[in-house]
Amino acid sequence: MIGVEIKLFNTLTRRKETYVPTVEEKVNMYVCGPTVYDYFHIGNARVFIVFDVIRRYLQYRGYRVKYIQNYTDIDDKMIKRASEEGISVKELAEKFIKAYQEDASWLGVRPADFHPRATEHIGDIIEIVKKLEKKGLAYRIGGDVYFSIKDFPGYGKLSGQDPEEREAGARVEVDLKKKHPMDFALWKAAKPGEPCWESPWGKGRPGWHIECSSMAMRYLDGVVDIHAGGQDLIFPHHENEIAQSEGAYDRSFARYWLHAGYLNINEKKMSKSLGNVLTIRELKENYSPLAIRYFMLSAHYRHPINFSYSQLEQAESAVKRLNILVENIKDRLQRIKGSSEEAHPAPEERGMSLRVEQFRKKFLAAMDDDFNTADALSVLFELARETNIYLDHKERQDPALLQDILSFYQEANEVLGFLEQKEAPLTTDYIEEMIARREKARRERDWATADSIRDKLKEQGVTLEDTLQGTRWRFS
RNA sequence: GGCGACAUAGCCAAGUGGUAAGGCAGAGGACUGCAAAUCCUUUAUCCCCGGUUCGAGUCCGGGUGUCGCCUCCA
Repeated sequence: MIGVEIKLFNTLTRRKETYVPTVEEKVNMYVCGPTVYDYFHIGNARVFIVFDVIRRYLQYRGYRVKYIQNYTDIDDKMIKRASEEGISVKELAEKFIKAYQEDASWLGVRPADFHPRATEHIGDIIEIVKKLEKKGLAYRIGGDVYFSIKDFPGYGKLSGQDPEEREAGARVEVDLKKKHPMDFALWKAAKPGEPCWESPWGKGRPGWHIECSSMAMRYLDGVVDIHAGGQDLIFPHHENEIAQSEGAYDRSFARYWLHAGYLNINEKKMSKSLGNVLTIRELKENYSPLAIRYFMLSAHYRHPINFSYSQLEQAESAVKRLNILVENIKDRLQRIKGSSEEAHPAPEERGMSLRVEQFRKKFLAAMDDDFNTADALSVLFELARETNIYLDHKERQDPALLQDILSFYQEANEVLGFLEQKEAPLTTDYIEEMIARREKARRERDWATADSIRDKLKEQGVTLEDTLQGTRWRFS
């Protein structure tokens, strides 16, 4: 046992529960990935970022996480888009899988352990459908196979949808051939020209929900500890996954269901019809991935958040504050190293070391409690203030303490990902040389020269700041 | 019609019984040759009405408002 107690909100029970592993220290996690028919939008990005962070946190807490995220590379949308573009479904998939990888990586979303594709698991899918048919949970209409929800007693348990109640809402045109309006396709007969596979029901392709059932079970050895996705997948997608999987195998499909809230624009959900869909590609030009991550993590993952450019700009400033702090700590440590201060370090700051320990605990407590990233971030800012005071208002600092603070930020970054990896535009020697020249000018009160050196470096991507311990610099 | 979420300062937002974290923006001040960075000060009848309690943003009841799902959707 690793002695960690993480609470998470389970959509299935509608309660916060303590995470209890099935196998010691392991988490099998499946997150519904993109249908690769287009660039992904910022709503998708929220889901990817949020569960990336949850995954990283579980790892940080000592769990061995197996993380699966699929690509849905065959469905109605894929077929439609491919024909619009005049390319094959396969070409379409390749194009947008590549785009996904680029955009996700830009956002700092780490690759899953496996990214299985629906089209590579047709055999598994057919097996499940056969099983369901054998057990009387599925029926054929022509070359289509449907799942019969009335024959599966638990239907609706995830979403709280009562199949009997649903007539009242009747917004769909009912396919009269189906036994129940909520019955859904497991297998669809191919129309001419569509991609298809041989099956016991003739040529066809999988329905929408079945690929996740089959890939989750295959890659996670039948034990899905955490199954996650966006809120709108609760119904029907995840409800149907449960029905298919539990119907076929008579055992619980997934233990904890996690759902990320919506990302809205102007208080409305993004949708094609409102024309307010914004892709990550469109943001790449003007915003940093760090700001986007920060924005996504600044509210609780289950709450709806409202996107705006001004929010993103606020996030940009906030993230910058933390980055500057970390750079400054590093700079100070660098200065102490090899100097006389190293041999005779500043006195230990006992009180402050204790504070760092408390901040660390607070950070963990926030994250343990259903991944409260907003609260966790606030801890980083509280410590930032104290550290700035320590750095700016004392002449000497205890390197051990600075290192402790730095480590804490690096650990937090390992989970949340808010620190920038900067490419050095200039060599250290050159910068130090310029700083020395500026110092000389300053001593001679030649402000014009001093300022022109500083301006020049600024142009070249280096920011200079004068402190008690001399001039520090950082890549800006 | 059924199910659900949310309502906290100018903006964003955390906080599930003990008189309100944090970020951004604004104002004033400190530091600085200037700047940058930073620090300090400053801004909340926690949507409304009842109730429970010694005590409620936090629990209960009733309103009002906003949004979402029930159809493809992250």
